[in-house]
Amino acid sequence: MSQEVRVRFAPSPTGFVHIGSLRTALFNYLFARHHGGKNILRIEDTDQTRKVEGAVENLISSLGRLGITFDEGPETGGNHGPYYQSERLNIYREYCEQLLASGHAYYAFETQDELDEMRRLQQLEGKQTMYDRRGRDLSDDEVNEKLASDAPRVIRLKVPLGEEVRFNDLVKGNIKIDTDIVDDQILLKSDGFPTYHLANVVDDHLMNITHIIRGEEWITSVPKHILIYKALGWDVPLMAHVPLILNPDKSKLSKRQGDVAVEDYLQKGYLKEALVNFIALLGWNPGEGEEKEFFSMEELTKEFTLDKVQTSGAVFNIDKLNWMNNAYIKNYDIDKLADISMPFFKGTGIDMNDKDRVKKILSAIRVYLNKLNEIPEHVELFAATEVTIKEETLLEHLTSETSKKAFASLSEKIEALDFLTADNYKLAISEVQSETGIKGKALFKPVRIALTGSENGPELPAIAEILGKDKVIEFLKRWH
RNA sequence: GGUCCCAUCGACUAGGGGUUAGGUCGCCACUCUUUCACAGUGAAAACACGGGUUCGAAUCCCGUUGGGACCGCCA
Repeated sequence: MSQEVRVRFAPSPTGFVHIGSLRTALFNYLFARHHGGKNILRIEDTDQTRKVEGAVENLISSLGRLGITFDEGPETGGNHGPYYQSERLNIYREYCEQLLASGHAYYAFETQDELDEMRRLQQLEGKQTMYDRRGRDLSDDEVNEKLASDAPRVIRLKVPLGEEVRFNDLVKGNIKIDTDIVDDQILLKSDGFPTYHLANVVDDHLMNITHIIRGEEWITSVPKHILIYKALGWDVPLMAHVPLILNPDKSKLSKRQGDVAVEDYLQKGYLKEALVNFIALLGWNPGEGEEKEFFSMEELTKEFTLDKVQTSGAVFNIDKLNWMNNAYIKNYDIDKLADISMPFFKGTGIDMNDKDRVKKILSAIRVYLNKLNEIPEHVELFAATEVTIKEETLLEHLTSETSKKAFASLSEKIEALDFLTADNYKLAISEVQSETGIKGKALFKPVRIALTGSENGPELPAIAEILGKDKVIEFLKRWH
C-alpha cells in the first residue's frame, strides 16, 4: 500500500460520547495506528439546532482519557483544516455550484409543510416516504423566478434513475442498491448549511481520507454518497461499516436500557483499560483460535484488522464488562489504583491523605469491586468508630461464655503489642487458641463479628491491621 | 410498508466441506480457604428452518423464518 492510510472519526457535537461512538472512534484509531497512518477528528456541526456548548472539548477529553488520540483535528490542527464543518461553508457551496452547473443537482422550493403533507400521503398509500422529485419538473423560468424572490430554497441531488449502485464494503462484502429508491437528498439546506451527505463526501475527499470506518446505520446512505463522488469526478474511499452495539433486546443501544455515555462508565469507576478492552471485543476478535481476552491498547493496535470485524451486531453485556473490570482492578498496580480510587473515598470517613492506609484497604477489598464506585460500601467497616451488629442472630456469638473468654484473652495479647500487624495478629490468635482451647468457628466467627459487625468480609488479619491496635481492643472490650 | 444488512450455547465469540463444534461471561455443582469473595475443577447450554450442491454441509448456493438498521432542510 503506497498511499498513507488516513481515517477520520466524525461526530456531531451533541453532548456526551455514546458507547457506539466510542467503538467507532476506537476502531478508527486502531486501524490508523496499525497501518502507521493518520487518525483525524472532524466535527460535523452542520446542524445549528443541535449544537451543544462544550461538547467538542468533552469529546476530545473523554476519548483522550481512554487513550484515543488524533493526529489532526480542532485542537491539534493539521494541513487539511478547518476541522469544523461550520467553518467550511464556502467550500461546500462551491462544490454545490459545480453540481448544479453539471446538472447533478437542482433547486427545490417546497416548504416544510408541503413535504410533511407529501410524506403523510405516501404513508397512507403504504409507499416508501421519499421526496417525489417534483422539483425536477420546474422550468428554468420558474426556477429563476423563485430564486429572484425571497422564497426559501434548497439544493437537491439529482439521482440518476434506473441505475444500480454497487460497492464493496470491507466488512459486509458486496452491496447493491437500485437508484430508484435513492432519495433526491438535500445537499444544501435553506440556511445555507450543507447536509451531512454533501459535507462528508466533500471533506473526506479534500482531507484525503482513504478508509471510511463507521457504524452500520450509514450503510443505506452510501449510494447517495457514491453518486456525489461520481458526479464530482472523485474516487470513492474504501468503506467499512461496522455492526451496531445492541441493547439486551437486540435493538440499537439506547439510553432507555442503561447507560450509553462513556462518561457515565468512567464516573462509575470502570477503568479505562477495561472499557477499551471490552469495547474492542464487541464486534472484533483476533480470530484464528486465539483465546486470549485481555488486550492492552498496544496489543490491540498490533492485532487489529478489519477482516476480523464481525458482520452481525453485538449485545452490550454489562455482566461481562463487570467481570473484566474486576479483573483489571484486581491486577492493577496498587499505587495507581489508589490514585484513581481517591474520588470514591470521598465521604467514607477514610483519610485520603494516608495513602498507605488507603492502599491497604484497597488491597483487602479490590477483589470485591466490579467498579470503583462500590468502594464506599466495602470500606464502611474500616471507618467505623463503633461496630453495629446488623442482625439479631449474630448477637449470640458475642455473648456466649467462650466468646467472652476469647475476647478477653485476645485483648490481653494485643494490649502487649507495640502495634498491630496482620502477622502478629495471627500469632496472637493462635496463642489464644492454645491457651483457651477455643478454636475453629467458635473462635473466628465471634471475633469477626465483634470487629466488623458482619459474618463475612475480607481476611481478619488484614482487617485487624487496618483497624489498628486501639480500635481492635476497643471493639473487643465491649463484649467482655 | 419499501430497501439494505444479519443469523453457532442466554450473552461475546472460535471454527468456514470430514471436529466428541472450542473458549470467555453468566448460571449450577464440587474443591480450596475456619467467613464471603477470589482461585481451581466439573456440569448444563448452540450451528433458526427447508431445499439444493457434494461421497460428506454448521461451513457453499437458493428460499423461508426471525432479528436489526435506514427511509428528516439530524448526523
